[in-house]
Amino acid sequence: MAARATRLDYALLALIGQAPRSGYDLRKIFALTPLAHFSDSPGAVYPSLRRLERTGWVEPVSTRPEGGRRREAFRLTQAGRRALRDWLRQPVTRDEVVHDTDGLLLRFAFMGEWLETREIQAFVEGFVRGLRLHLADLEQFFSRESGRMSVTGRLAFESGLSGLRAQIAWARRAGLRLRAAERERSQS
Amino acid sequence: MAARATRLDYALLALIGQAPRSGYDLRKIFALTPLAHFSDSPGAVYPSLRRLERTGWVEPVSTRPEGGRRREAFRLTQAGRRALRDWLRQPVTRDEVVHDTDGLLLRFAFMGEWLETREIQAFVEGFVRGLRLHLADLEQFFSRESGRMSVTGRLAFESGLSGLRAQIAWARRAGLRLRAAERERSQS
DNA sequence: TATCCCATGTAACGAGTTACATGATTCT
DNA sequence: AGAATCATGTAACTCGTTACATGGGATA
Repeated sequence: MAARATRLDYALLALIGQAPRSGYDLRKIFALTPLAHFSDSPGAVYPSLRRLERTGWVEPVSTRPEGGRRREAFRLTQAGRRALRDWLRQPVTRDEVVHDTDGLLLRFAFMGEWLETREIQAFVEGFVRGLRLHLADLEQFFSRESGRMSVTGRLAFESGLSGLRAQIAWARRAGLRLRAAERERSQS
Repeated sequence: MAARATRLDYALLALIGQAPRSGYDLRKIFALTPLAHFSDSPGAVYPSLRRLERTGWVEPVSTRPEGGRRREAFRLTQAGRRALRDWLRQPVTRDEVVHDTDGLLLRFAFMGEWLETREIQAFVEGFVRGLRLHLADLEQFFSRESGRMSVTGRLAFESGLSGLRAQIAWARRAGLRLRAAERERSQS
């Protein structure tokens, strides 16, 4: 699996890493949380859980509360913790910055509980670097091609540009915030 | 098809609407344009073209240049033009704003050549309205739940918020720009 | 003539969607 | 007791991915 786990697989792995959860718990998170644009459909969640279990990254924690409802919760195994950490530690690639910022943000969201601040900062720096490169590419393309675009085409492209700039601004703020948090912690 | 055409189907339809294009043309657009995060894989493009042809939205324009390379270009049919316009005219739904802003931007990018400025402005207004509602929801969720999030979880959420705010700011600017363009046109 | 690139295709596979199925438990 | 809902699961289907196949025109 290690090489071919889905985004959903990793999302579930990370959520189970926060606390033991059942398929239903996970579905509720996706259904009630405005965050993550994952599907809460059972046809997606349960097969994904099965994959994780088959790979040995999660295992059922048999809480069979006397008289309670059926509930098949899972928790991380040793291998699961390692896989999760490995995933979170993956360096930021150019391709991800261009095609999968959501995936990067997903990883970032879960880093706090598993990585050291130093590693998280490195991630943010890599992210900023990638975003800047991508922005430069887009700006160059835009100045070269905008003349050939329709009004709305041009505007749509500008939407992408301003989104990217906002993302960069956010990432810089995030880096500062992490640094501040670290200083605070080391002084206490 | 009308009800179950893919995003890719519509993207190809819209691109063919700009000018007759072959599968290879379309693949090159996806491969060389930093825009649209569509795949240039033949396994995606050619089947999609086939679907469009079967539905009767596009038809081959047999340019068989004497001695030139093989090239199977397509152009829109009457039904294809209608389908494209219908798609572009779809009102902005809540669900799209939440789960598929990219799809909305895709539609917007192609509106210029097919809809009247008035319709485009209506779209933008609906978009802004949807974005504002969504932002309000997210902010409420955030103020309620941010205490329970990790540092990076909180930051990741804030990334979403600032992205949304940037999107709103862009949409407002776009609305103004369209209005200005219209005024200019009516005076000339 | 040999090789490279243009251009279209196909076959196997996997993941996610939709819709349905199945029990058990809580609520009225 | 009957209805609603909790909770897990499965089957059919479609799209997109990856990798391979083909065949002709350009280029050396």
